[in-house]
Formats: sequence, structure tokens, C-alpha cells
Amino acid sequence: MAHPSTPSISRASGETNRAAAPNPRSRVPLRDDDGRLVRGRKSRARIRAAALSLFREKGFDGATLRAIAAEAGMGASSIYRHVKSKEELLIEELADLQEDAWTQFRKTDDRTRSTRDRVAHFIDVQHELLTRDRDLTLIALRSTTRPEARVSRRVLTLYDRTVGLLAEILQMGRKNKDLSSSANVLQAAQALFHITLGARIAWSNGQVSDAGCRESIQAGVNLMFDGLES
Amino acid sequence: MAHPSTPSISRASGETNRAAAPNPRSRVPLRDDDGRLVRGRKSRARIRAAALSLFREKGFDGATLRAIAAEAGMGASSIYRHVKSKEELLIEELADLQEDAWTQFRKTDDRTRSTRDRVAHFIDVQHELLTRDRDLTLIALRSTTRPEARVSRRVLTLYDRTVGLLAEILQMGRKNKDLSSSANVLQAAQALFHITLGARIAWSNGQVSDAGCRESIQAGVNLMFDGLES
DNA sequence: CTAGATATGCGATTCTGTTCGCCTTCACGA
DNA sequence: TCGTGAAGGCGAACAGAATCGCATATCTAG
Repeated sequence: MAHPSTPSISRASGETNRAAAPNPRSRVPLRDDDGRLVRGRKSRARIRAAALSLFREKGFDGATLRAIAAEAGMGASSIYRHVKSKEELLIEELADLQEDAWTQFRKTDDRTRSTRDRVAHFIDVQHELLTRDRDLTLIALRSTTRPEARVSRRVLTLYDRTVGLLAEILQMGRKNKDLSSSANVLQAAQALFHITLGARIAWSNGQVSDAGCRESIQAGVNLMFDGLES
Repeated sequence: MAHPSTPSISRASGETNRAAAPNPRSRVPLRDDDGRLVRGRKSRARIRAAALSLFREKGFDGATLRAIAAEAGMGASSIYRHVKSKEELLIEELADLQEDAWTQFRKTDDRTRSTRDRVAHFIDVQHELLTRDRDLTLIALRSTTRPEARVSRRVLTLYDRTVGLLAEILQMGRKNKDLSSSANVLQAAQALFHITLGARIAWSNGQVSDAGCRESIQAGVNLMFDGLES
């Protein structure tokens, strides 16, 4: 069920754990970070900043890699010393955003409330952060439809993690008799997550507004709790 | 809620309704189909056949436009006289497939059965056909993440139609007191559809097997009917 | 039959992300 | 001090989709 070779999420913010990534050529860095890498880190930061600003300005597809490179003060091909693909530049941001959402949820979560409320709150926090950047959400979704791309794994891992957190909440609810004991929490968490995913697809296409997306998600959550037949 | 400018699905099979498509230059064809168009239609059919066979053989990305053109017996650029993008070639097939699924459902649908069963059956039939061609499903999903692409609208229209059919089933169930009268059928239909969509994303990534996908969908449907709390 | 209009076709070109081979910089160990 | 090897950078090149301008074929109107 879970994705193969799914390491628990490493710190997603800051520099990527490039060194820790399994290298196909199994060329493990022999030295620890000597000062030489400082320049590299700076470049990486510049690239990421340039990419972010250009993405916001022109959108993902509108931001040429050559333009990003120019803004970062280097040639286009040099980018690939730091990043494996253009999409990866965006996925970095997504990972950060998710991490933010999760920590913010943990800070504002109230375990004494009903499971339904907690789930709604979890989804709300996530929605709040994700809808800030339509492009980001869009590319994340898009990358999940390119299994051959290296980033898709990363995004799917983030998704898995989200489902896991949802399942955690549901599990607690089941213990408290807040939920039917026959419910399969993992399947339920997946269903809930898929509802949010589907709604965001519509949103990112401009089919529904920001508020409409949220409403659609909330309705889905409520339906899932109440059931269609009851 | 509905997508703007969403014409009801025109005959999806056979030739595209190229003439009926709103032309940005508003150059509406003055003449009806004179015999001259026969050659074009033949070319179109050849292109589509070539594309289909090459897609099956090499996959979507593996099938070069030049290769398709060669197999169709023309230059690569000529393809664009008949088709607006490479993706559109695949979406044609999707539309056909959907149409097949819907007619097959109608043929095998038993209105005396429970709403839950009918929904499950509807989703099953669709699943059956869609999982035959992973690439097709994948590209369809991918195209929904490119709002600027012309095909995305087409796919979203197909999605809308699916949701509509689901809502129809649910509506009938509500009338028969099979469903809670407080349920919003459209929202429920969307939620159900999104569950299938999410499961298919996982499937198309190889995260879950064919059977796993189906199971996941069925579990989601059942959850949606039973509710988490009941 | 001719003139115009339209549909179809093609080669060259553009724009894109990405790869390749080569070069420079620099910490480190002998 | 010197050589080694890895990190980082560069310009050229590649492949693929999509566009452009022009040529040709086929019809209709007069």
C-alpha cells in the first residue's frame, strides 16, 4: 500500500539533503562539509530565490530555465548541478509549505474537540496554505501524473504523510467511540484526502473559486462523516 | 460551479467537431462539408490510428510526433492541421472510452437495485475500461493540471459529465428514500468522483495495483454511504 | 473556364528542458 | 608544495513540441 522506499520526511526546509540522497552511482561523499560547499549552498539559495520570484511573476511554465539562471547569475546548465529538474525547484517549496501546515495544525489543534472538527481544521489549515499559491499546487498535482519524474515520488511521499496524519486523527476518534468501530481509518483517511485533492484540481483549473473549493471540501468531509443513507 | 462554456458533449467518437469549435479568429466555415473534406477526414483517421498504435507501443511520451506523422504518411507539422496538440490525440480516445463506459453502464444498469449497488456498478464499469490503458488515464489526469492547454477543458467536461451521471443516480435514490433527504446529491457525486480520481492517481503511479485501486474505490464508496459515525 | 477561397501539406525555424564534454576552483593529504 | 579529485560552472548541442510562411490541391461562384 505504502510507496516503496519511502523514507520518513527529512527536514524539508533549507538546503536539500542532497548528500543523503541515494546516489545511483553510489558515490557517497567522502568528506564532510568543508568550506568549499559554502559557495554551492549560496548558489543553491540564489537559484531557489530566483525561481520562486520568477514563478510568482510569470508562472511555472512562463518562467524559463534560462531566465531563472540569468536571475541567479549563472548559465542555464549550471542549475542542474543543484537541482535535478525544473519541477524540483517548485516541489521544494511545496515541501516547506506542507511542513508549515503540519506544524501550524499541531499548534492550533484541540484534542478535546470532536473528530469531525479536528479533521475539518486539519484540512482547513492545509487548504489555507496551499491555496496561497495556485501554481505550486498545480505543479504538485501535475508531477503526480509523471511517474518517471523524480519529483513525483517526493510529492507522493508528502501525500502519504498527509494521509497518515489524517488517519492518526481518525484513529484517535475511533478509540474515543467518536467514530464507528467498523471504520477502516486508513481507507477513510485516503478517501478524505482524495476529496480534497479532487476539489483542488477543480480549483487550480479555475473551475471553482477559492471559497467554492473550501466549501466543496467541507461538504465532502461532512458527507463522509454523516453518510448518505443515515 | 459548472465549467464556463461547457457545451453538452458532442458526439465524441469519429471525427472531431473541428468546425464547431469556437475559432479565436471567428472564421466560421462558410461552406458545409463539400467533398474536399474527404481527404482531410481520411488523414485525420490515419493520424488517429497511427497515434493510437504508437501510443500503445511506445507510450505517450515515447511516441514522437514525427514518428506518428511518419506512420500516418505525412510531415510532422501537418498533424497540426488536424489536431491542436499531441495530447488532444489521446483525449480523443478518452472521450470514446468514456462514451463506451456510459453506454455499457446504461445497458447493464438495473434500476431496481439499491442506489449503492448502482453507484458501485457505474464506477466499476468505468474503472474496467479506464484501467485498460494506463497511459490514457495518466495523460487525462495530467492534462487537468494544465489549464492553459486546450485539452484540459475537454477532459474537465468529461469529468463534469461523469459527475452529472452519478448525481442522477443519487437523485433517483433520494426520491426513493434510499438516501437521506438532507443529502446534497451534486456534492455527494463530486465527492464520490473525487475518490475515484484520487485512487486512479495512485494506480497510475504504480502505487497500488489494479485490484488495489478498485478495492480502494469501493471502500471509499461504502464509507460514503455508511458514514464514519453511524 | 477562370478567379477566389479554403483545406491540406511541408520544410525551416523557434522555443523549451535537459545532457554533454570540458574547464576552473579549491580543500586536503602526502 | 604539489597533485588529486570533487564541486561547480559554462557553452554547445540535442530532442521534442509547436509555429510560420509558403506551396499546392480542390472545390464554388460567376
